[in-house]
Amino acid sequence: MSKQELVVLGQEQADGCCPTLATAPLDEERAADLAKVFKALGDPVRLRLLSMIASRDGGEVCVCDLTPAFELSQPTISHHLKLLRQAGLIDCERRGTWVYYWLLPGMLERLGDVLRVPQPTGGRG
Amino acid sequence: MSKQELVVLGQEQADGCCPTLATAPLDEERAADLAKVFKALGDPVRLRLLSMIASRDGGEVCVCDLTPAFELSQPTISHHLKLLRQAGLIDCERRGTWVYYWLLPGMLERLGDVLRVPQPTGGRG
DNA sequence: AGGCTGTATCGATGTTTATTGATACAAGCA
DNA sequence: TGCTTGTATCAATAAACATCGATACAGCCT
Repeated sequence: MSKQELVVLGQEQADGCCPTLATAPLDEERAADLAKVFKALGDPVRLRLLSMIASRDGGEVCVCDLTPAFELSQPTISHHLKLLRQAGLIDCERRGTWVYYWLLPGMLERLGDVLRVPQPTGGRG
Repeated sequence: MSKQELVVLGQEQADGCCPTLATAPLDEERAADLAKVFKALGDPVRLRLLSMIASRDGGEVCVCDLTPAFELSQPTISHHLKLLRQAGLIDCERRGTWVYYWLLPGMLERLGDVLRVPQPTGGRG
């Protein structure tokens, strides 16, 4: 049930450290990989789903608990969960009748690293 | 030239600290605000533009240096820059003939905070 | 003023995406 | 076996988006 995950973002830069947005201009490939993940986060429903999963105490959430939290059809929720999974942000497992989702924290951590701004930036921001 | 920025993300949670994805389920409004910013990052061209701006030494980049780095028309680059600006990620100023963009690091920092995962998560991730 | 260059906006177009109802698949239970 | 429930997939549709050419705007220069 977790085949088609993105591999993405393993690629440390050859020329030193810190694969950060502000370190050096992203090359096309890396930008494309990152964009896929950010795009997955770029929807309010998916953000809420991810947050519900990530903040769950046991670490797992049943789809049956997620779906009724939205005024959306069951296929729509299923679709959004699939996108989050394809982005490598969550994974899932069927256990009997129900399917449980949990967070893969690694991807969020890597995104956090990418976004980190090293210095007061020199600029005026 | 910097009127229509997003205000977004100032909202600390009433119940304590750390407005993180994994702290508690996002409410609809906050999810919608965050989604706008992530959506702005969810495009490879915009990511590369942002990275080119953020990694620039002087802190500023002339549009005339950005546009030729892509095989895209000038209006398209202008459009992407506008989206990044509306997301509160960058700002710009016309200086004579040219327009210069720079990073607003605050938004990236806030996103980084939101993505931070507090613990080994309890779960299986 | 007129012409030139850099950048933004506008309108149109093709593609992607969110959403849904219908349906298929999986697992439990009678 | 057949029925019921939970979840995923499919096909269709409408909305959102990326892209472009044309054009408008802003500031130089002559």
